[in-house]
Amino acid sequence: MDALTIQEAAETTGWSPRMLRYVERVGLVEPARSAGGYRLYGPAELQRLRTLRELLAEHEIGLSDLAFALRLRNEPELRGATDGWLEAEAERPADVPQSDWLRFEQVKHSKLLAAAALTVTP
Amino acid sequence: MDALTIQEAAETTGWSPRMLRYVERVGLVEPARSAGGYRLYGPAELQRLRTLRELLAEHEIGLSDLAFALRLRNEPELRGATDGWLEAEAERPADVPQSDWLRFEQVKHSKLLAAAALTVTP
DNA sequence: GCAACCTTGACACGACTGTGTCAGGGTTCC
DNA sequence: GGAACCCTGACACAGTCGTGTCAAGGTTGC
Repeated sequence: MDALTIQEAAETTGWSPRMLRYVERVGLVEPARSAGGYRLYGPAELQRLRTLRELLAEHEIGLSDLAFALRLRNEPELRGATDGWLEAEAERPADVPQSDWLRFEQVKHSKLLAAAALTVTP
Repeated sequence: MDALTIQEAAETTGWSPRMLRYVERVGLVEPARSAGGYRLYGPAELQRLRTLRELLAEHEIGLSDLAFALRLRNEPELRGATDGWLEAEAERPADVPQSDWLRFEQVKHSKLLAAAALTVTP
């Protein structure tokens, strides 16, 4: 077995077991489970946890920020809306509320994401 | 004068004056100032404030989430790092840690942003 | 020149983030 | 079959987010 239990994973990644459960809860690193329900961390998860630590430390961000970035990536509608709002900086008076190139970007992203199994449009 | 004071702006946008100051503080809508220091909200800011309300209400997000999206847009380095981390989902074992198409996306975004006056690379 | 507005700064407060610890109960594996 | 681990759920606690309110003082505009 090259899958570690939560405590072992904690030791080799620098997170606490408590935090590994929390990181899982916010949807950033979700390990497999044993038949009995134990978390099993494989090499991929361990790497992911290490780089996650670096990412949070180097830039001044939190887990919830990453969680939001993840939502942006999984919800094209949200992605388009926020991108659109941020894009529409001051210079756009009232004339062209939400026009072509904006929707263009939006559609582009939707297509990129569509290629990866979605769960939108109820 | 077609610029409103904070109270007037509050009335026509649905925010409270307190919140308008807060929204400014997190960097999302920054009105001009009068000689004496009063905030002056023009049509562009008013529109922006209204669409901001809709954006927050429709999707389940907060001002801090938008503030983070704004950081992503202003800091290409941060953008690349988070995108990279999120992109590298499980299926990538250890072989190709952070490879071409990823950096491709990253560079593409950097270029898009470079066209809009940056303050990076110290 | 003064009423009506604005400014910043502070205290307050519930909700959530990030983190620890502890309790009661199930799993692993030698 | 028992020691050593794991699970979930809860309480706790400092820090931040989103909001309100109030105080002391400056600006606007008739």
